[in-house]
Amino acid sequence: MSIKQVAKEAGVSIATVSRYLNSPEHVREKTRLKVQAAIEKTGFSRNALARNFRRGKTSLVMVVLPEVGDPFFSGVMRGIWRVARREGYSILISETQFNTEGFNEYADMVFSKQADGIILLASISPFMRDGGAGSSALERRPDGTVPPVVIGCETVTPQLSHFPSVRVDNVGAAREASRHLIGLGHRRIAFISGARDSLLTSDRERGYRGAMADAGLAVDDGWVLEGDLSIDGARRAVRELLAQRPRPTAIFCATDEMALGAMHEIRANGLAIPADISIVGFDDVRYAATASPPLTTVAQPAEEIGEHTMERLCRAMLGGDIGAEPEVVPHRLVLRSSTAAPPAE
Amino acid sequence: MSIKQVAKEAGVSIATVSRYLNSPEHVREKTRLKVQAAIEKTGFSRNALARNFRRGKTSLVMVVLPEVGDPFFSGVMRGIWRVARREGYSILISETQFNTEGFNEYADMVFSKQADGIILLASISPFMRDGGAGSSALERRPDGTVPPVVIGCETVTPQLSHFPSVRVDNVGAAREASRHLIGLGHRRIAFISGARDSLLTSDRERGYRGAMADAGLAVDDGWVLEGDLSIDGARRAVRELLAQRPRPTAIFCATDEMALGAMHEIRANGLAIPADISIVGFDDVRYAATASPPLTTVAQPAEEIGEHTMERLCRAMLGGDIGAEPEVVPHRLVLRSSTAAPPAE
DNA sequence: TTGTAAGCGTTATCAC
DNA sequence: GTGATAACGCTTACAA
Repeated sequence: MSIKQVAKEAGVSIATVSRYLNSPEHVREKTRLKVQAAIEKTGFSRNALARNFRRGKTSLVMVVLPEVGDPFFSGVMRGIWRVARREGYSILISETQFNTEGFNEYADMVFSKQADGIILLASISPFMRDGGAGSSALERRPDGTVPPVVIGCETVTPQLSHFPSVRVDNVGAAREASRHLIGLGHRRIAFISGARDSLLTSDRERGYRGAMADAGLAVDDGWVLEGDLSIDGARRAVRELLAQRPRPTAIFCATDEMALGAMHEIRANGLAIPADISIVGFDDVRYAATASPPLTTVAQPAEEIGEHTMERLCRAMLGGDIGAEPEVVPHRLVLRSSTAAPPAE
Repeated sequence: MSIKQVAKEAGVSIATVSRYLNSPEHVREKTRLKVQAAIEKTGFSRNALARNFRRGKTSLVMVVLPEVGDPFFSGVMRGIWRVARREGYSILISETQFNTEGFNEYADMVFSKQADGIILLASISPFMRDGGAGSSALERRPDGTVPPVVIGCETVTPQLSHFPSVRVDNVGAAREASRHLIGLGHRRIAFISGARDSLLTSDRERGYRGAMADAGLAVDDGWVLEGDLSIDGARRAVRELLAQRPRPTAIFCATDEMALGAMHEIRANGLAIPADISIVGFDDVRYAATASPPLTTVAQPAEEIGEHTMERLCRAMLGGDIGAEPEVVPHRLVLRSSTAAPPAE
């Protein structure tokens, strides 16, 4: 059922059918009805592939994120959607599943014309080849222009610094969160990071180390552990921390996901939060507030990040060079009940 | 940078470049090197739109879900991915954002050839027009065949009963969960559902009502409330429940998301779980286990649902009629610490 | 207002 | 092994 069959059915030319589809106001009422009837009769559905191919445009934006099911992205997507609807774009999402090829494949979709632009919400650092970017979509084009890509939330590597980005000041926010613990009287503060090569969490680690240094506190080797960005990874890290004597009195987790896992493991070991150990997270996902006790954490303005990211992408897709200024949006330390003064020694 | 320019650069025909791309073994070594060099020099990237258009196939599967950010879908997606990788498909995800047009737009992508098949993980009942399905992609084709669509997790409406589906026995599972509470001695058991038109939660409501009836317990009108599938919705519902005298001693929430919200609101009102009120959820998302107290809930075999859904879709995309048998996968009631006998009256 | 026809970048079918 | 060339379904001048 192509435009051709509709044309035959309606007794008009294919151009008329096409016009009916794209600018019905340029088709005479009588013809319009004929075409409409033919379309209904044939059950025609326009082949978007052919259409986009011919137009050289898809009106589709691809959002690349690590994996579905991460509550942090709920808000970011809401922001992206709001702008997308306004600007007439549809959103398609793809997961890297923390996997190299997956990412390259999707990133190339822009270059191969399947989408008009990309929003990168996933760290791609582990996926960069030695020589440069892992995907041609992420490299500067031969003519020196930059593909329509905007990076959201994530820290930008030097190799990607030609792309605009929107994110919070991860270093500063982590420093502030750590300072909060120090201000409560904690001296032995542990940090649970993501993987060693995660830029996002290594920025947060820098903030933590900075705050400790500012306060003249040494960071013990055993206090900085990898938590794999997962609940289970955080639980493993906590088990190691609890075995230490003296053990840390506070743990700063690089994400709420890990903070939730850490809290669970601490309780499973018969310790109380915050009486025995204080916990701070990062992201302020919706489960941070419902945790027991509610989690002190760093809130990111997720919806705002989504909006601004999409807005910049829209400008980039319009063709203009929009520069590569990283935009830093404000974070906020949310004090809840998972932090308190350390227990008396 | 099309195949044409590469051909010119390499001094070969476009057919040879195409062959190099699709079956390099049919190209002489010497030619191959020439083409390779030309591709690198020109920075060529194959236009997937044109390719898919010509081949009439995309090797893409669209997964439609309510929103990324729902932890339940982590497992389902893992299962889908495992099969997709094996069978050579890529996955694209789209959110309905609980919105009509969004859904139709995406469902039509299959009909408009942008994807080879669809996995529906989102309820579409609110989106059906009076006369039938909201999207042509969901209707039987004129020739009587059925588009490659498989429904996962969700309850299937009569209008969609020509599609295969994979899900747990929501009614039976809810009945079992309710029976657990009744077995503990609870008599005043409340139920927090999703929206009234959510099939998924109305199935679970039926299970709850069935169990109550089986036990000879009446269900008070005020005990069944809508929770909007959200934390906040559940909190509102709980506030209503807590105002009742006598108040319910147990709450069965149609999803873990709402159970988490309910627990939070109960604690915020100074009540203890399960000492004052028992809570049961549904889904067994990862946060159910980390909640405090850990949440008693119905576990769905999410990864298995994903695998089976994708497997059936693969068969459907191969063209064979695979029937529309709903496949029911086993659920499991996971007893944790959010349930106990009711307080003495 | 409508029709004719060129062409988008590929793949596929032929000859050679 | 390689090269012409005809599709694929659509949009879009341009002509009528």
